[in-house]
Amino acid sequence: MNVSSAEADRGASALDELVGYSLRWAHNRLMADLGSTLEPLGLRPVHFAMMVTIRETPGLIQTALGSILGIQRGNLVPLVNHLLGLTLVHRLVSPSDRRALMLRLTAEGEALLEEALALVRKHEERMLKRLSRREQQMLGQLLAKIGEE
Amino acid sequence: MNVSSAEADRGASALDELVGYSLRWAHNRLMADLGSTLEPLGLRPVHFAMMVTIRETPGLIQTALGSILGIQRGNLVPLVNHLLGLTLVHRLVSPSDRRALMLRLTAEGEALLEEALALVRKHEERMLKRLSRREQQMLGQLLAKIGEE
DNA sequence: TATTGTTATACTCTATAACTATA
DNA sequence: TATAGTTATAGAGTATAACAATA
Repeated sequence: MNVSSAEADRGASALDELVGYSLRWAHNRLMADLGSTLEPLGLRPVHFAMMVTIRETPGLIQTALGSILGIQRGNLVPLVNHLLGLTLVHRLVSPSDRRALMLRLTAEGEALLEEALALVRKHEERMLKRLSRREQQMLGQLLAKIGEE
Repeated sequence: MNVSSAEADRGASALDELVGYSLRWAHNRLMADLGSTLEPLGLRPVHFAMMVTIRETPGLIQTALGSILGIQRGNLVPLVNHLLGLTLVHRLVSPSDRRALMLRLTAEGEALLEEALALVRKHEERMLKRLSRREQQMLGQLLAKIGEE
């Protein structure tokens, strides 16, 4: 999406009264910036989320990874292959279940994830610099309540 | 995305500290609900946004519509065709520029948009019912500040 | 030359279904 | 029979490039 040109032309609209519309634009701006932030590392936002999750969850298998991130089994295959191709992750058969493949970061993966985390923290600071620390916390809390029962 | 199953499996993660991650899930939940809200009318969220914008902007031509909503000219064609196929919009050559096509809602389009607006208002109430009126306002303001210079 | 709308194309994201090998 | 991973496929979203008609 061409965010900048579209935003330049936005005027007052009934759409502006919908929180969903503000949410859409905020999401677009943030994902566009995150995408270009990670691109120099050869990663897309989803790869970053995968690597964080893999590092945090020893013995994680693919199905569990997909479940955590909301990615279906079939769609996970090319994503994992991308990380394998860059030798950022290892894949090994689970000793307790020979159907399952456990994922682990390689040393190279650990190192690149550190770089990525530093870039992502800077990205968040950049995108949220108009919000105080208190407002950032509140934003997270309010977002979590959207669509809750 | 399978939101429900993924959310059920989410535990504490470094990702949770990123506002972008909360934003992503909120966006997914909201868009999924908006999609099923509008589906009975034969519309997707983008069609709804197009119809609102067309109604609000007399003499609107396609390029301007795309610019307002962040949709490229080429991608707009099948979207406009969808609305034309349902006879929800008229398309007529601009008298001032014979290259340009002006869009206008038909009577049928006006009526369906009223229905859609009622459903979307209920959808927003449903998604935001855990937030007070004050919190909803604040959420909109905070979202608008994301990615601002 | 520049712009409007169109067509063609490609890549990503998401979803479903069928297949295999294990359990 | 159920589950883990894979493959195939299809629809939606987004991006670029080329073209005809008009400005």
